[in-house]
Amino acid sequence: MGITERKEREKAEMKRLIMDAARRLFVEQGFEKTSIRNIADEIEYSPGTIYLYYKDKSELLFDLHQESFQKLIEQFQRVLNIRDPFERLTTMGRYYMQYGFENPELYELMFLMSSPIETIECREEIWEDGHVAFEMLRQIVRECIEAGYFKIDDVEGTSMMIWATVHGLVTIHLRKRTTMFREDERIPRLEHAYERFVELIKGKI
Amino acid sequence: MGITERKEREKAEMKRLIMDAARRLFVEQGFEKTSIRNIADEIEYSPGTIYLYYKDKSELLFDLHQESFQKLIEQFQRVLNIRDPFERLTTMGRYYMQYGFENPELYELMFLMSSPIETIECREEIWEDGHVAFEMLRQIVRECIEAGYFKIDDVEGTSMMIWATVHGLVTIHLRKRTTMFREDERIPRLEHAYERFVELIKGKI
DNA sequence: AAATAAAATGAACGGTGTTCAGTAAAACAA
DNA sequence: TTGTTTTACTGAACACCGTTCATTTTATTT
Repeated sequence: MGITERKEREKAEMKRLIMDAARRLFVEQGFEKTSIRNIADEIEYSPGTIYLYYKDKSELLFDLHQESFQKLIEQFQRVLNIRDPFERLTTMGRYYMQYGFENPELYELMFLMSSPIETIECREEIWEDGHVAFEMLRQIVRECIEAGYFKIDDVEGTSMMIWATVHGLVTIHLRKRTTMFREDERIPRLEHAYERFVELIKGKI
Repeated sequence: MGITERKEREKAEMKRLIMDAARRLFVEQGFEKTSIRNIADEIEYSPGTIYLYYKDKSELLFDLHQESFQKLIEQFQRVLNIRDPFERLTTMGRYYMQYGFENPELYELMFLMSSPIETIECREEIWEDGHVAFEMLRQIVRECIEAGYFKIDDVEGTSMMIWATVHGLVTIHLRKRTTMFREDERIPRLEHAYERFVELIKGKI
């Protein structure tokens, strides 16, 4: 049945076409300002067509959501060859922040948007990649404890706290709550705060 | 000129009427789902009337923004009678998180929404209250350093890091990125992570 | 009481996400 | 090849949104 195969392939290609256009527009001009009609224009199809491939706008966002987590996980994997677990942990944090600063719209989608979540509450599998990423953090924290870097055996609480800190720093920047600093000093200040955090947990947790 | 006075009073009352309705609806059903028409219905006026008192939806949000910061600052003031600066600092953090958990929509407006910011970039005074709140944090950190709790003299970096952590914890919850935990365990887990953070900075910074 | 000024209206504009009857193209059956 | 069925696509229409503005209602002044 070569025909059904081709059909499937074409369907996948169309989804990709839509997703690529959506990503381009989202990254360029943000989620709020990108409409289904914009995406339809971009790929030279009618708005209705998009609904033949995606149930609604949320589902479209979710494909991007997943893709974005894959990208973050890729970044995290760059860290796996670092021997020392503490060094590995802190570098991971730096990559996390870098990812957020460099891909604001994707970070928004992954950690800041509420709309995709609401529609999807039933589909728990959506968080699989998110959980994978968090498990990577937990694993490293575990190793730090085993290696004696952290004195208290609390993987869960420590991981959560570390995530909250880097996430907080990224979010403060993405939502432009840094007006107390000069524009060109904002990211450096946040990076500095992170280094303060690293010093803090260094051998003292 | 009793009449102009009354007019002014009436204008202020009308603004208050609109704001109260807006707050009620926002807190009840969120910002996204509250439209100008909803607010107009609630106060039994036509949609156009609202635009006689508020330039646009952003300006309405900003009045609420300011009010919400006042409320947070009030919470912070409850802490001022605590003698020990470290105890004062950590209690402030607890109040901050509590405020976020109990007033999700207001917290959203203060720290998470992007729409009000964009429209207002010119009006720097909007951040005055935000800066006041942050300055309260800085002041306490300063006192902690003076009292010898923190060894490194870096008010800015330390304050930023502390804010980022509590803000991160609140945000993770508000944006429902805690699906790895059972529903009734989510807030306790975040509070636990905060206590881990407190232990971390206790005499070790 | 008439003229003027202020306040409130609600239809209209251009936008949004989404649906669906209708059309065009492709696949299948004869 | 022709006719029929299945599939793909269209674009007008629906109900909403924030916002504007000519018009009407209400209040104040002359």
